[in-house]
Amino acid sequence: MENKIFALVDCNNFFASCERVFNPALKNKPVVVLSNNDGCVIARSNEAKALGIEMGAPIFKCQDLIRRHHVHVYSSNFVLYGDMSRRVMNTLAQCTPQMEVYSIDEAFLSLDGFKQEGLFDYVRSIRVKVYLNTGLPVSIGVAPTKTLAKIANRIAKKQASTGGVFCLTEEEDINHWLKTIDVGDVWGIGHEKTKDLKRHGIDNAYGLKVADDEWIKKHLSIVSLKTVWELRGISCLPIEEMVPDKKSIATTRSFGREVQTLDELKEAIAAYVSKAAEKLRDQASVCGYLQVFVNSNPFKGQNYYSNSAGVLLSPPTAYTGKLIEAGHRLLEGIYRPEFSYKKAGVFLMNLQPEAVEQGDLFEEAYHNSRRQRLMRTVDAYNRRLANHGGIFMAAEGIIQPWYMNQTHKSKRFTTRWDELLEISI
DNA sequence: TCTGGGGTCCTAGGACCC
DNA sequence: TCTGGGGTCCTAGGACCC
Repeated sequence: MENKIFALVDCNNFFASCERVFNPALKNKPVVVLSNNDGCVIARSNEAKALGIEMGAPIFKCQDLIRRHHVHVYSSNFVLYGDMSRRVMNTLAQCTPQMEVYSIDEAFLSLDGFKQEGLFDYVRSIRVKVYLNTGLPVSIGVAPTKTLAKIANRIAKKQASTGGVFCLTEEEDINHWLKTIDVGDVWGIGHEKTKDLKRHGIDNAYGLKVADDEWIKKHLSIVSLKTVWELRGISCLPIEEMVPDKKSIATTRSFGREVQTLDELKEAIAAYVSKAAEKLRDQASVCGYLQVFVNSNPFKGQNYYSNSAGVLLSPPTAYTGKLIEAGHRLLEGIYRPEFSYKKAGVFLMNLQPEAVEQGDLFEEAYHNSRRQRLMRTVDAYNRRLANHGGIFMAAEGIIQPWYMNQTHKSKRFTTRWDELLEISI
């Protein structure tokens, strides 16, 4: 049997690097990108990491470091990052017959059948190609399983001497490196499992590799057993080329400021439902269960309120108007005027393909209805024009005073004619 | 003043049934 | 005193990932 070879390509500090592509002055400077609502740090350039700015740290706790070291701060710009991701993935798709887009900044490539001699050079050429096409630096780890490729990638990223590419293929080599990897840094081993493993004397990835199968199955799970086998070089997780339909869709956001009135909450719920319904129609599904939640600020410590409510939708639908109506009814049931609200969200669940939906005795099905045609027209228009809002439901509001804070947002350089990069000479 | 968002899968436990 | 056993299905919550 032919040996399997996986490459994991991972963009370095992806969001921060995207900002850098369009602003060369950021080169070698500390850069951080914030979560929605400018809340936490979700990406850091190496320089920012070196300053001790932690991943996930609330920005107000780093204010001092940021001022002192002139850290460049950006609000998240997912339109830009999404488009840059698409460019990276398009480049990678040219480098292998089989790949899996694993996340916005990561992809697994199958390099089965490659001869050992040319492998390293080929992988290096992929790295160069991505950089030339997009301006983004990536690290690439190569190994006989996905889990080991993740580890090889980590080594490529941490050890400058690797030049961003690391192959982990020889058994002896693998064992040597696994001993240097904390067990909690193994893909699939999270915080809780790490504690459990360390209590039983398994501290590094090598310890996990040689652990007893029965013990792992009993104390962790069948999923972790696959992880262990993968560390042994037995591939259990294949490349998943097909992107399966989502089973649930969520849109949840914190507000830019506290919200008190039912009217404002209704606007927000309408806007979130609208966004979620768009994702729903993107995969040609209808939704059979809608859930809405609100909560006050959990960090205030006192007077916390959180509640949710859901409703079955019959027949299932993807019509924004109907979903908003249902969302508003749910909201009215859980709204309490004596609280102020910091966050709200909607979940679409019980999703199914629109074409096979079940009929309902009293109401017209969504599929092939006039409402479906209306939504298709709106979606097509918004996709093409995508300028300044497009078509939206009046219920979403226009001013949207509750909208999240994005004080440091860069332009959508790659997707908007009016936000193209300008260069002065 | 200021603390993200969006997913999947697994498991434990309750309800229910025979 | 002594009070079965096993199966399925559903749900909520946990754990993990990026």
